[in-house]
Amino acid sequence: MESNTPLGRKVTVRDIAAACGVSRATVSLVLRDSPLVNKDTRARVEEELRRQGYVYNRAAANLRRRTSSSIALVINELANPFFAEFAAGVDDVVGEAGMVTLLGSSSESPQREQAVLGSLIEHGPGGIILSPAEGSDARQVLAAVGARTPLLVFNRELSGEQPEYAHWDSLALDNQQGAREATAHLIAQGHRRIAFFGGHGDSSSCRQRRAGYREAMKAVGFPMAPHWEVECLPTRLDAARCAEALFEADPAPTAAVCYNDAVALGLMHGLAERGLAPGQDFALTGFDDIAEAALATPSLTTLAAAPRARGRQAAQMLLQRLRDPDAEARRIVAPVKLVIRASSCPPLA
Amino acid sequence: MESNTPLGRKVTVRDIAAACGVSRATVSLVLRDSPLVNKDTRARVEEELRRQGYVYNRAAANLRRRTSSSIALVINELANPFFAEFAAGVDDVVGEAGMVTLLGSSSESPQREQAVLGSLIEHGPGGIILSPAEGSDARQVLAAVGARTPLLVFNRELSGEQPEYAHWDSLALDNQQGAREATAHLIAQGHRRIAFFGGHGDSSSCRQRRAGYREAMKAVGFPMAPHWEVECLPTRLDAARCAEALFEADPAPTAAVCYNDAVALGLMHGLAERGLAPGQDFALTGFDDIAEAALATPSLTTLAAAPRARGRQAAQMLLQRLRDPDAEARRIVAPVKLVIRASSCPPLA
DNA sequence: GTACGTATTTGGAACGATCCAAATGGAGCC
DNA sequence: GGCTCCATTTGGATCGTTCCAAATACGTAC
Repeated sequence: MESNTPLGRKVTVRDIAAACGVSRATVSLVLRDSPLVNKDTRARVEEELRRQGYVYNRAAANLRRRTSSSIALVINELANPFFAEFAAGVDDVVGEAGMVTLLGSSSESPQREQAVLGSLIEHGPGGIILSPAEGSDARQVLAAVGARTPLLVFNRELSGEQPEYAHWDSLALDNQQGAREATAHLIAQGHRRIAFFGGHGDSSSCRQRRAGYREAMKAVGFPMAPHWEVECLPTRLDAARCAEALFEADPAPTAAVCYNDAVALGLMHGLAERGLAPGQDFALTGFDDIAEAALATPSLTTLAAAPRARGRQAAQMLLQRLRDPDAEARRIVAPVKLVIRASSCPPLA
Repeated sequence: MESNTPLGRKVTVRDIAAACGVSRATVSLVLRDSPLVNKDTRARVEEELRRQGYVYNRAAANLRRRTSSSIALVINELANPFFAEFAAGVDDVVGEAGMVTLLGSSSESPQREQAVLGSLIEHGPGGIILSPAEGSDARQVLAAVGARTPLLVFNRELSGEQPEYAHWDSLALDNQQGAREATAHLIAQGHRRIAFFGGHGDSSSCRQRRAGYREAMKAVGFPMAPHWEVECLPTRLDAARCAEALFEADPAPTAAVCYNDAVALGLMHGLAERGLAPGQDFALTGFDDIAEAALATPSLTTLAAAPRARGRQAAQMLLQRLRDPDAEARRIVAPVKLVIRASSCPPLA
């Protein structure tokens, strides 16, 4: 604890070895808990390590051993609570494995993403977890990451041509299954005229969710009206503004599967302004299970993706890959869980 | 781009040098954009670097140069949007400076914090930004960080005895001024009976905010009733549960300064359950300006701390310290800004 | 006393980049 | 030719750790 060198040079194995009258190799063995070293020697060295306030230089060790003790994590938008939770989950597992997380944020810009990947890769991470920016191109990402570093892609697909030789692991959410379940749930509640509300048509998650909705409707043979599929920005404000579109033509829907929770909450607002009581006169579901969903009035039926658990899972997948670099690439689609609350009421009698 | 060594050894300066018929030193000069090297040589080397898909090994360079290219960031709770924003701000600036962020999360546990600091320090960061876990002890943190690595403490104070020899920079929020302003605003609206609601009494931020509240009340000579200071967990749920406590005795308050936004939103819920309309029958303010504050009904008057800007500022302070290690320690208290919205209505006539 | 086995320790050469002092090769001048 | 001057290049040592093959010490059995 007491620092004999308050501002002197950094303490190295050499200093410890000299002070104990042993060789550097012996100190190194002590540091790595080798059973080879004598009990007394070990005690003497350990005491000296403490006394001089030695800190291990992992970078030097990694250089020599050609190993890595870090994982790079590149997030499209860290400020988004969903991804913050995800990052926390990743860091949990990475930390448990005795490694550290190198963080990078791309702010949804493929250019920034390239720069960040380039910078992180120079630090020699053992692997990379990437939640791609929208529009991030597969070839470019692979060029930046290189063939040497395992890659795990989370949440979105990389766009553009997929080079066949390159294989990476991926972890995605089962958007389609989720939307299908939500739709089926509304159908089970007795609804027949169900809308799909909100989201941006081009994004892969929106396409997948809409596909799930259509699938569920087709499965029971219910017709769908064109004006039941409403696009809007994935924000509360725009969702509230677009609520009207549902009622522009007959027949009006009695329920809606919403793109996500933000949109659902916005729609609630829009409904209230039209004099409809959400959860009573009109049923709806969300997606994500954000903190607010449980607290809204009425509380929101939604699909929980458990971002922290996904983060842990992503990290585990990558660590697994480090252990077994030649295993087949894995593409895991994590199920999402329907959380039934008050907003998905039966239709009015 | 084309990788001649799809799974061969890592490409090093040595390989490039050999392929170009120059020495390692020359390649190294090219890598660092030295003006010493001949134009043609440079072109030849750069071409070869590209051809072989060379990636710079920054760890090796740092070892030799005794420099660092990373900043460690240890957050008490990364999943909290406030700190996620902060982290994003830090990473922005660190990235702009060509460095990378080493991430660690302590989950509000001083033990975890110790472990995380110990692990990160081994990677030789140039400096550390720490948002301490509640109850984190100054001596222990300093022991883990060592005297060699500059430390910047954000948001909270380290508890326990403060060793005089150790100096670190700090960046805090002006909790007291914020709460004082919020209280003064409610007073200006015409309220006389104002409560301070929520938060945990022991935490430094809660103490500071309460002090600001009391100060503002004393400044105008308004009396304060004991049951107007209600403690609760800083969560929505517990806040909703504790709302009653405000009305257990006479006289009941007509407004409340809340510990933070989560608590304020919870209190709104609790009020609604008692049949009181927040923003009409009862005024309240929050602290933090989380995304939801603007969207709640009624929209929430609160104190904006601009966490992303604080993150940028913290990183800048630390980078400044790296440039000038011997400068006086700086303790900056960042002002917070009162954002007036609908929840801080005047009292009923 | 020699040989052998076990337990422990060790010097030197890596890892991949950079620093440094010194070498190289012209061009220009006397 | 010999000289200096300049631009450019270079081998070897070094950063802090680990690997490796070999050395040392000490019983114990023959």
